Amino acid sequence: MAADQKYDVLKLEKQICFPLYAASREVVKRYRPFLEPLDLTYTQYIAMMVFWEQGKCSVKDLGERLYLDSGTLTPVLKSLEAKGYVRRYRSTEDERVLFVEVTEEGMRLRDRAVEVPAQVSGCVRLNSEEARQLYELLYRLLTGLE
Amino acid sequence: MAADQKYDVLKLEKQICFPLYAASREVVKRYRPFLEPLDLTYTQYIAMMVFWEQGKCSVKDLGERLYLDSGTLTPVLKSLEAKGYVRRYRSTEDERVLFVEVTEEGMRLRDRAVEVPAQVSGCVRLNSEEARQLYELLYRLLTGLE
DNA sequence: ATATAATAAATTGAGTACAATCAAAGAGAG
DNA sequence: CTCTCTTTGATTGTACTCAATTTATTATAT
Repeated sequence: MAADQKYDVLKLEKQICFPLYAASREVVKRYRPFLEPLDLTYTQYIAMMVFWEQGKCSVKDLGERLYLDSGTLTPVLKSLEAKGYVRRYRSTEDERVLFVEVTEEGMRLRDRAVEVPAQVSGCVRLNSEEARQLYELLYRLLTGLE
Repeated sequence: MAADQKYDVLKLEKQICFPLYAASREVVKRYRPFLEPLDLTYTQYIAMMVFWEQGKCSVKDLGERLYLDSGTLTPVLKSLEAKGYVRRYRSTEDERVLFVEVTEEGMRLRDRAVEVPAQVSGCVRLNSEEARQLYELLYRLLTGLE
């Protein structure tokens, strides 16, 4: 291999991870102005998505769903509780398990949050076919890791 | 619209951002065991990529390249300097500009880093056509934002 | 029944991310 | 030249993110 090509694999433009990493942060950043009126960060928002859909969830199950561990989730959930959007309580059957349940106030937030996805997708210039492809590839990548 | 469909847009599986966010973190996580022997974090690694390729770069240009601001880069670059991989110095022409230049020790790291991309792609189960498509879509997303 | 292993959260510490603010330096208009 | 505006990094404060450890609880194997 020519000497000047030996290091080509280390070029930023050769990486698949870099645009993934950059695009992720840039898109999450686009949520901020729309989530701020709801007093939610992006991480809090995706946690609320699970509660809106399921009503309640253990920290462990939430972590598996969001690919996040308790070290990240504990402060996030405490913050959501402080805002009054969720309630945290130990399972009576297994005291190790902490359940998190959406409150009525948290549930009322859903009607305002329902506008967010459309607002954000207004910033993203992918047509529906491209979006579908990207979605497909991302899940294939995510579920096919290691 | 039926009442039970009104909130479908808020389901995690309907989001394009969520798999993007999750896949990004999961893939970055896969770098750790391979970067640890080089004493680099992922953020430090992509910064080094720019220095390996260009030799030196201002903080501003690096930030534009990596989509990161000085609030993130300043501690990253100080850390790289503390490890002896880069040198930081002000431009004499414009004292506001801080240049960061790779050291010889930083340059020696390149020969070990050149193995990393292949090691990580071993964890990713996408064929080359899928990887190409994903790459394409991510850059279209990234450059077509807002 | 008791010692041991496994599980679920919380805690801790290091390292990002990023908005907001600040200070220094340079550019430009009058 | 001088005042203002802009540019560039650094700093600060808030909020993750994650590896590693700890604590409490439950399950399991003698």
